[in-house]
Amino acid sequence: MPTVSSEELAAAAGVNSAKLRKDFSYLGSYGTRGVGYDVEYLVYQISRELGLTQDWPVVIVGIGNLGAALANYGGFSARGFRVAALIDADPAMAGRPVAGMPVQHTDDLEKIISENGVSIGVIATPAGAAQQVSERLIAAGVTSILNFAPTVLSVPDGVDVRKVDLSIELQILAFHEQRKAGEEAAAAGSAPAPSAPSGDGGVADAPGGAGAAPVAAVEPPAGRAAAALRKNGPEGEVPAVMPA
Amino acid sequence: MPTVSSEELAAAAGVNSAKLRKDFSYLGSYGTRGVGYDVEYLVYQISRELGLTQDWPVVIVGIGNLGAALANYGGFSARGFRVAALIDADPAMAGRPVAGMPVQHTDDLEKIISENGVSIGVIATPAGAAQQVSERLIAAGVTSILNFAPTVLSVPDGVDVRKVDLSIELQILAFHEQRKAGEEAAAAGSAPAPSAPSGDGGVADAPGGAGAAPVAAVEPPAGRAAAALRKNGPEGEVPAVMPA
DNA sequence: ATGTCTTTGTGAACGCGTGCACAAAGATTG
DNA sequence: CAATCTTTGTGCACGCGTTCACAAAGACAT
Repeated sequence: MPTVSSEELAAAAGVNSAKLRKDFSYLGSYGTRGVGYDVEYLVYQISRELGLTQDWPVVIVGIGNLGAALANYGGFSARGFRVAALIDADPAMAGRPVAGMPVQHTDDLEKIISENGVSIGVIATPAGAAQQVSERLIAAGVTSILNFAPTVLSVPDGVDVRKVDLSIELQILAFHEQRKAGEEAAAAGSAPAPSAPSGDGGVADAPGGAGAAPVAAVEPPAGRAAAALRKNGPEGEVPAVMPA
Repeated sequence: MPTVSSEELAAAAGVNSAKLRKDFSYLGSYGTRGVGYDVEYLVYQISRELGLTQDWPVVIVGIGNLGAALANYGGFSARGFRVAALIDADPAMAGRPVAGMPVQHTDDLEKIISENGVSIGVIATPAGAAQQVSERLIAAGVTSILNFAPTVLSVPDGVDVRKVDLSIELQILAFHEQRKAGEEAAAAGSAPAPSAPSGDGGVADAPGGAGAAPVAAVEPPAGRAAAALRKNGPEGEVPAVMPA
């Protein structure tokens, strides 16, 4: 297939064809009217604009389970990223091979960054170490950080940080799951609970699962908040930890 | 701190206080005018609406590096998720403990799902196995899937899928990194390259790093696309693989 | 070479989310 | 109890992104 029309591409991606054309137009006029877009040329243009044609050296700091998984992750090299070094604060880790590469100690962080011309760092340390690591990375010349630690990093202007919270995705799924269960229970004839899912008796059964339903996980609050609960809360059930 | 105002909360979160109040209002009128929101009660209400007050059993399928990292990830249990089982297709993995839990074989997938009332599944398998695994999970009663495999899953209506692509985050960072370098080069006096970053000579130096700059990673295209390139492309450089 | 047909590129309208601004509500003080 | 002060809850307007719709451009057939 040498060329594609915006219509075909839009259908495949599940978006509007006009939006797709407008987005492409920001890259320049790479299409041919009456024909469409030359596939190979389009791929090249998008890749170039996205920075995929360059080889980006990255360092991973914190070689625990997640760090090791990231080091082994094949998707990175497929997209033009090269893991230049693995760094960990644990002296016992130093020299141990992970993903065919020896782990280096944090002491050499600055040296590693500058020798490899690294501008992107990945932080997979425990939450407590993340801020300090980010500061050292930035001081050594890193200007983009991918943060897997459950902390908000404060960084100077000009430094990009993206935070990935693996449990947030699960929370979003659980939220919809709860909604499904609530609607199901409402439709089954219980108390309607129009907008907010009931969260208690309504969800007696996991939808499609066996009888074992999710059960309350935490104790109800005591003290003044409990009073507040009784004041106008629907019914006393359970609070939970908001932060990670 | 028993209560918070929308103003304080908004400042801490870096958002507009009006938006925050409007968002809260969708949950109900839980604030007190002249005072603010009761912290503990607010936490409880949000937790409940988000489904955090329930204990959600999840299974992780595919215990490679990533699967093992997820199994060990502390953030899940902190948010009300409980890893009910680890499942892998490799017979050699069966019985081996990961994160203090024996890995079980794919053969028992359906049994595990139904016995634990699991409605959320995590797929951390290679891309090739993901679709098939998702079908078995769904058939067994799972209605929400968190997909780490680099494939688009096709699922029936009523099933939620969220895809996490770890390299996409890096791509976004690299994109901004390239923009920074492009602007820097433009400001330094080279050819302006107003909207699109130049991507070639302009990025001679990693910003802040040492002299070692990112270098071209792939070969230029040949054949008809190469002709197209020469037709109106800025200059021949390099294409790259778009899909993972 | 001329006409027709396909598909792009984009101006204009629509819709939605965000932010402003204020009235209502309740606490607090004298 | 009245007055004042704080903070919520929300109607309204602005701005941005998405979508529609169409003129311009180029391929292709005659």
